[in-house]
Amino acid sequence: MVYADISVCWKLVGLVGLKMPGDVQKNPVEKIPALSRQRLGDQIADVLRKQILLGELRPGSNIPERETASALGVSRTPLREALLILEVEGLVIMAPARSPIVANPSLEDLTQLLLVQSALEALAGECACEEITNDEFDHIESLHLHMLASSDISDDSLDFFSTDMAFHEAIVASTKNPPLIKTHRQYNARLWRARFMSSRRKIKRASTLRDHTNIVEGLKNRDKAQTSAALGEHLRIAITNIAGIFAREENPE
Amino acid sequence: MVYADISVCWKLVGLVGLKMPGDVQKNPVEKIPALSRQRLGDQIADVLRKQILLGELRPGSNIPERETASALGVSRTPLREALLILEVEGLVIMAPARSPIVANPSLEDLTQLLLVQSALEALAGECACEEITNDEFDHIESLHLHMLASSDISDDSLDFFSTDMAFHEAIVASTKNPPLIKTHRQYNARLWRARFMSSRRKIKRASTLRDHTNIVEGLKNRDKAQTSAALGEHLRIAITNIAGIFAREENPE
DNA sequence: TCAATGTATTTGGTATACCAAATAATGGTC
DNA sequence: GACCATTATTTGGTATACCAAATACATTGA
Repeated sequence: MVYADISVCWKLVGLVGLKMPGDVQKNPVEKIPALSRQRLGDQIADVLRKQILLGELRPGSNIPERETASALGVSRTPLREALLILEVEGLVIMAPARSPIVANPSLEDLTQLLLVQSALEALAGECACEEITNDEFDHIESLHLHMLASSDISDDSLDFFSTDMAFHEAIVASTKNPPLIKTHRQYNARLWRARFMSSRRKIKRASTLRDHTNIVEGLKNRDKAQTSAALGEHLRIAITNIAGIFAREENPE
Repeated sequence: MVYADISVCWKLVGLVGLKMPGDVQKNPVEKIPALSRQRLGDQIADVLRKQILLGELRPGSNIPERETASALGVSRTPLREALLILEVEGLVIMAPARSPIVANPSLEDLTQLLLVQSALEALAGECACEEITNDEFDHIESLHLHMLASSDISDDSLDFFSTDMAFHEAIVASTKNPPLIKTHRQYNARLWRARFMSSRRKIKRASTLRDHTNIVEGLKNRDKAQTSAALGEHLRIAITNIAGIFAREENPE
């Protein structure tokens, strides 16, 4: 079986507005039909990507085409489109005559991905200093302050983690460089699970926040060198943390 | 019409070993059947990618599904797979109810792509200093020497250009970082045409070779800082050259 | 003559049917 | 009882058929 609970799948389907079987079009009048219309395959890819990121589809698990397609209430064609997209993104591995499986990156894979991601974020920091607006900076700073405030009082590691990710994505978004944003998002997707597991070690929160403070300060002063270096270093340190997670899994205390 | 000459298409089909209609399997015995077997969609993507890179499919031109599929002797399904792959890679734009078109990046797009590519190559230079083998270095150096030798005597800008690209790809390959290699290759594909047009300005060859000399020297000494900086700068300069091409197109002398 | 509307054609999007390869299970033989 | 061969089933890969939306063209009315 693929899904522990099929209803979870349907919940997600509703989340992104995927048309359900027998669902009639509620709003025949669309403001921007040509733009809002999205391929079914893309929508399915969004659903599966979210399931992979949330861990509902575990690394290494199978995604058989027929079963998954019928579970989602679609045919195999758009599902295959979705799987193909996720394969190009590196989230799914497809082998001939084998069920597609959720990628299960090794520590070496994650190290290599993080290295590239650190270079992308270093570039983003440099570009952001030129392109960022005051509003964008304020938003990023508020995310940072939220993390500072919630790090002590709250036990909600999911909130801390998602704010952390939003912080980094907001910086990259402020560069207004679409290819950079897209590539960064793809690498983030592949690193998501590892970084989430890493973030649950509350011990590391202090150093995370210290790094973020440097980043925000660099951005505030539009200091390319500081921002870029801080962002690059921040992720290279993450490599060490993730290695720790792997070591702990092999030798659980 | 899409193709100026369909036979060109078939030539490429043969080039990558795409099965032609009525073609019987010559070697039923395969050593590594599971690995060598490739989806038809992937093979078509390779064909189309090559056509786009070589300029046989011009930027902005249509790729109607039925027409192209029948021209290639395949059905629409694998062709759509190929188009989807190329869309994720950024080489093709697909819009609902519109023929897919070959991406036609603006100067701004190319600038943004080159900025990311420069960061990727800077990282590659750093990693290469740690990972490169002597054989790999010798190969890279020989490519550089070939360019030095052929820059004066030969008028063959295609040879100069392809060696240039091979030089950069060899450096990235020496990092042994698969995600970096793949992402770099994808960015290269999107930049291919612009860089080719830029390379035809022979005026710039001297500075290209000077940059390459710095890169090779850095690699030889396994000097991360020099290699990384030289690679990063090299591409940032390419931005200027490409801007020149655009300016010349608007104001042809 | 021009404009507006309706129809026909072309487009991509989706579902289904078919095929070949690989695997797993089962039965027979040593 | 174990191992090998054969068959049945499941997998993904591909082709085709159908559908809906969008466009282009033609025809008709003002």
